[in-house]
Amino acid sequence: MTSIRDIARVCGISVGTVSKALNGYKDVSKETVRKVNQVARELGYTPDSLARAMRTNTTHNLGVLFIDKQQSGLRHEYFSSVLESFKIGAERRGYDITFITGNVEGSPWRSYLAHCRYRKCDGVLIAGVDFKDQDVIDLANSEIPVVTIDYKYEGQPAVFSANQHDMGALTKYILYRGHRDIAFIHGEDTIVTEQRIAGFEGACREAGVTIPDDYIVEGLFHNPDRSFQATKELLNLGNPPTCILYPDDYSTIGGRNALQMLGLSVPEDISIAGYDGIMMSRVTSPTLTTLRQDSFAIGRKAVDKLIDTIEFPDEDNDEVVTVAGQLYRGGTVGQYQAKE
Amino acid sequence: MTSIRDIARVCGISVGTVSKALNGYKDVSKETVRKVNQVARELGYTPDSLARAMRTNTTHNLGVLFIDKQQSGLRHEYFSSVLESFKIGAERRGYDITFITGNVEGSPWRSYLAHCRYRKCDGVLIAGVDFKDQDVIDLANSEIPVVTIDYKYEGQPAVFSANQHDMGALTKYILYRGHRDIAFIHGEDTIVTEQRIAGFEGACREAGVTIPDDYIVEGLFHNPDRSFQATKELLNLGNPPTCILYPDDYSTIGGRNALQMLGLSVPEDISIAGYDGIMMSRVTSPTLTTLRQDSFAIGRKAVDKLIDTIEFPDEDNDEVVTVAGQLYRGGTVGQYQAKE
DNA sequence: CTCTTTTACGAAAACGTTTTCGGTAAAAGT
DNA sequence: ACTTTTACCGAAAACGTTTTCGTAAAAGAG
Repeated sequence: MTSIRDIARVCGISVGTVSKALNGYKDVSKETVRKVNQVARELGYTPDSLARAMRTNTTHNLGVLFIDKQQSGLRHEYFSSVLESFKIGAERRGYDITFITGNVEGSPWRSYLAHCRYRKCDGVLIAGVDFKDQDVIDLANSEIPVVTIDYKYEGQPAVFSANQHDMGALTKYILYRGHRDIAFIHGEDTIVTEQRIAGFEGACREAGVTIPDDYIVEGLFHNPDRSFQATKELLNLGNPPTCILYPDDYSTIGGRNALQMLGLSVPEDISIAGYDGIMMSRVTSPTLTTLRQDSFAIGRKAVDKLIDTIEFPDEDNDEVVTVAGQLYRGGTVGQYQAKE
Repeated sequence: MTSIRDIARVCGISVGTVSKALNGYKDVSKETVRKVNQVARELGYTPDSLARAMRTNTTHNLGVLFIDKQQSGLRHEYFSSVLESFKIGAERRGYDITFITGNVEGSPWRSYLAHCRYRKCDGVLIAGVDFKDQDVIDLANSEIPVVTIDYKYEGQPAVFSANQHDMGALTKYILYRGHRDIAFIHGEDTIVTEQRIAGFEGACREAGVTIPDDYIVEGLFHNPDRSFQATKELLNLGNPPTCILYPDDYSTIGGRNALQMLGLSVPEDISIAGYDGIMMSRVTSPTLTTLRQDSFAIGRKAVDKLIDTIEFPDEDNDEVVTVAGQLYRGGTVGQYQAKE
């Protein structure tokens, strides 16, 4: 590979001057800059990020920690979508991204933080993980700038989807359609779940509707099997709900299967709604009533916040940005009519 | 950050010995190895991949070039799925991955190859791109080991989905269901398309069925809009087909919308089939008849082949691996019955 | 006891950059 | 004719490793 040294030799000048010429320093003549650039092009020179990073102590490399509990990885459409816009934003600002993994057999690191340090990430996106995991906390408390999605660490910036507000909007819509017996199969015990339950209960309270305890059942994110089971349980109650909310669109699949198995049709016999607004929700028949998260904006805000924190560490970066989603009415929540 | 030097100072030995101790060299006493490891742990030492890479000239970093023409990026479920298994395989063998991009405004590189060189990737996965693009060809012809998916460069290893065979199987199933007037909306002019057309035509020929020219129409991969339009055109023919094949499951959405608009129901009035076997195809009603590509195996074979090429360059690595998919019968191809 | 082999370690170069600190010559000011 | 400024460039250190080569001491062989 051709290095800065080769250019120096051909031009008959020192490596220091070549470096300065390539990086636009002021103390180098117009003429040498021209010459250096020409020779660099002729020799097919590409800089070496490693050497540069070693010297400057910045890699222009962002870590991405992204391990949902269901291990769906990139197959998780909502996260993939967030990641895609994060990636595009990063590229535009000259950063590459690296996936952070923990203790993999045979790797030179033993934790997320060690992996980040090994690769010398300038900053890390943390999303979709167990935020209470000590390894994750260690990373968040380290010297490495961090941005989280849907969780807030003290002193670190965060991006939130407007879970409470949006869930409130979705619930209000369902109430507006006349439903009063609304069940909510929610996800694991996380901030997101707390916020969504708060939004759900807030909207019900506001409408003067009381929800029995056994209508609020714990399911799992991104897990159709669990939704299948939880749906069956709900329908075995003395007074089954007329509408069921699921942790996300993907889990809804399981719920739908359960309903079909029981011979119930949507939305005639029972109504359902998801959350996320993934592609799939738009192509079922009828289309799924859901709340579309603005995954594009979330990824974009996250990467901008992260890079700002990296490049301008002096400014106030302990901030939380909230991104609102959009209600999609779909066709799975019917107008409620009292049974005869 | 604590470096090898710190360990050396604490132990009272030289950095070279520390390095050797940590890397399991034989010419260092049991006792010093123990001491070094202990001190390393106490000081929270993590190696610096940059310095290591600089010296050894290997980064343990794989590039991923992955730009479908429709710019779906990670939102492309089939590719995401391949990538996920590629990534997992890479991690298990101690490699990280970096997305390769071309000419982004403000980046220090101007081409895919330059980006790979800048980041000193040990090898690159090339998939889903325009393989005739000069920038891609330059990369494939470079000093960097490469593996391609669904395309073969001379002298480089490749992984193929069994497109011709699998498309043959899908077509045979449709013929078996009694259809004779089968149209094929195929994707862009690529090897994949060639192979699939070959598989399609081969099966028809074998069954003694002749397909009129205007039944084979050029569509676009991963583009429902184009499928929407092409479907309408097919149904405007004098003798419209009784079954339509699409470039992939995702494009099928457009076709379905067109059929619905025309008041045709699937599979009663007309049959359709997709390709890929993405999640979505399993949740529509009826489920989509399609050919499930084994994305997991494809990603896995690709990464293994690539790393083998990197680590054992002497062996024969100009090889092509073929991965078969699986026919999923679904419910969108009905038994054909002659119209009255 | 002498010679050879083995064991364990250190010194130092190298990887490709960036950046500081001078330094020299020409240009400008007095 | 002197000093001061300006413009341009080079030498060298530094970043954290790996790895070669040399060597001193210990161990083994005769």
